[in-house]
Amino acid sequence: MPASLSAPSKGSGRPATLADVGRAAGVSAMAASAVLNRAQTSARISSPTRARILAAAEHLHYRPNAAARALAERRMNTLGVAAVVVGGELDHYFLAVFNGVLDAAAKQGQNTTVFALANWDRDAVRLPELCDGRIDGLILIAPTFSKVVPRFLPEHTPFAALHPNIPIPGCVNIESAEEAGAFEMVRQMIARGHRRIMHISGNRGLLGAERRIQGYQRAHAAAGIPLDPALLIDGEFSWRSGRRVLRRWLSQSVGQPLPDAIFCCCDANAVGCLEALAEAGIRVPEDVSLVGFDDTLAARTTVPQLTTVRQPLRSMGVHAVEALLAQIQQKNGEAPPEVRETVIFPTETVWRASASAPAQVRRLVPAR
Amino acid sequence: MPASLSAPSKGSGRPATLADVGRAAGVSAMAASAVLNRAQTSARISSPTRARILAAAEHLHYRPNAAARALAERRMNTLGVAAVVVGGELDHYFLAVFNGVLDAAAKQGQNTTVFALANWDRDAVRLPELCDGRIDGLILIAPTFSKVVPRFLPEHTPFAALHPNIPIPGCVNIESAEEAGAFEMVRQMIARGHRRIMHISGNRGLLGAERRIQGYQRAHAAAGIPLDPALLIDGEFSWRSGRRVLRRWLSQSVGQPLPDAIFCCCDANAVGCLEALAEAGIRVPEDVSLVGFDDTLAARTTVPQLTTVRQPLRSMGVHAVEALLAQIQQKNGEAPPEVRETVIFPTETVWRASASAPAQVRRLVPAR
DNA sequence: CTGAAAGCGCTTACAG
DNA sequence: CTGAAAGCGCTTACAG
Repeated sequence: MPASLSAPSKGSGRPATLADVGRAAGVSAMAASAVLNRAQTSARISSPTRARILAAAEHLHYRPNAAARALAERRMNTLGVAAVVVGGELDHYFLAVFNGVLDAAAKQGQNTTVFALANWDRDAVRLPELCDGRIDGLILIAPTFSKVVPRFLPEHTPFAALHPNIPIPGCVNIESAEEAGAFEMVRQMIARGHRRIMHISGNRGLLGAERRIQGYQRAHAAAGIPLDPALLIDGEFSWRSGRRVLRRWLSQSVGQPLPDAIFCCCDANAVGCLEALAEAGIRVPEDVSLVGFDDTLAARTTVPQLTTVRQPLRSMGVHAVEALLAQIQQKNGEAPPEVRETVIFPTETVWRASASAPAQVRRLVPAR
Repeated sequence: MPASLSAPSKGSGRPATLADVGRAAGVSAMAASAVLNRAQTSARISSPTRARILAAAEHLHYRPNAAARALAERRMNTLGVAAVVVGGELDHYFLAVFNGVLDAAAKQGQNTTVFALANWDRDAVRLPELCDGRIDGLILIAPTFSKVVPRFLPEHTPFAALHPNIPIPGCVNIESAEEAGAFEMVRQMIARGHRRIMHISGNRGLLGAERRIQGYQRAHAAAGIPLDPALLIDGEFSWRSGRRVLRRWLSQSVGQPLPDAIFCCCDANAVGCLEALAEAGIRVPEDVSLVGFDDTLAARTTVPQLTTVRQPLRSMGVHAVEALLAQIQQKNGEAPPEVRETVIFPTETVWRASASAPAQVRRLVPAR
């Protein structure tokens, strides 16, 4: 006998079925099913019979076949997560949400399968293929459809959207108070004496980017501080963008005053800025304060650590699973219909070392 | 008509089946199957019939049912990934490997489902439950069984182990040249003038931790440099451990010389050290150099970026998928048997800003 | 308390 | 070139 690892159960080369167990125990496959897989009808079987069935199942290493069960029950007990993989890499944002999804799904006895897309608009056509059978529900993580394409979305599979670019009708949209978060952060920065606050935006046109810009602008208006339009800089939600945009700005602004602070669209972007600043010999927070958005793991692994607007990403992932499961149960008639179309999670400011009271205005000197 | 999103195909409340398509096209379900799902037998159907079937499928929004297909084909086209979630959080190591797995699986038309375990020894009993039906193969990510428990491992499902603590017989073990990587890094550090090199180890007893320690020791021996045993400190493969261990060392070593450099068991650990050093006002790399291991996303998103020993984690994930698929095809008789039990990936040193030539020896001053 | 039957939606031989 | 039948392994009524 070679490796016992790959040895078949008991001579036969295939996994044992309920019929095998029933045969071994001298009962029908149905009786075996009642004992082994369904608690409800299990009571019907007498104690001695039940013991024989359990012993036979143990002996044959019986495992229920998930595909057969799914076919009969019309339920896979699996949730799908669709996300776009930028540059072939999942990021901190995904990791935070996914942790919540995984945890909540496991607690509810659900498996989680991940669908990595390259582009929302182009790959949306693949979404329906992934549904109907393989998963019971789908979570779209930060979908950015250029236009809503309802016919591309699954018909018989409930879904939930986390941070959708456009609220999607017919599903639970999970959002966070981004405008309020940006407003509150900038308000506090102003209260601490910052006046020239640069904002490096997310991808223009995306809901999340625009909301953060609005909060940034509203905080200035509320404080009666005029906003220099040159301080609002178009960027993207990525590390690479933060570095590129700030490098360019620094190289084009020699002799100009530095802003008091830089408020980035997300932590990843702020990390990129941190690198550009370090290259230029500009200290954080002594020369300029730096603020992120998200409070992902990245915010705690920089030196200095990032002051940021915290979004409860993990909790949002947990909620996505719960909302989805509620929809699934409702669809199966197991729960009364009650779908809240949009849920908004609160944000909060988290102050860490990267931001402080503003420094004296410094002028940029020519690099190296 | 409310949301067209959740509207049933054509009046009926359930997804269309092959029988529905066949009926609509005036052919059998089998003919529809031939045209829609199997390229091989598809040629048998005449062109006009095929067109009618395709039109009917389009009209009814037909999607093959994955569970039914899996039951008939004995193949789910899904790969499982099992990993331990430390403290409720997946880490950068997982993220890097998972990126490779996801990418390779998608290219091969395979889905990926994630099983998050709390503890390898305790949850190993759950592994077989996850197999036989639901997935075709299982990848164990950094499994740390205190002892090999073959009977707990799946019988009819091929699996692969990435960075196993104990090489597991009967499956592909995917490792990296950890000892050589640690040796080479420490050798280069010594060549650059570092003499007092602290090592914060991974969890003692784990293969990866011991191999890195061995490389660290061998590099000293090769250079003829005596190794101060006080510089080898027991730690764990985590962010939290790095911070805790170094905080304690710093508080207990007031008046002692700082080491020239700290070589951490992994990037996460180094990130924790970075935080402890920042708290103590110790600059990296001016006062002490800091070196990690892995080259995860964390190594590039710290400031300063980490010098580290790169393991090709993404490629290892890709390889795990390919090795698994080869095993699956072989099991199904689609490929000749050829299993390499162990594959070792090379490591390489990556120099970034966190390590430089050693500073003058500095003595610790009392904290704050 | 237990079993024979039908069905979930697909595929794979086997007939015509 | 096309169809009727059997089977994948389970569950859910329906009989006894």
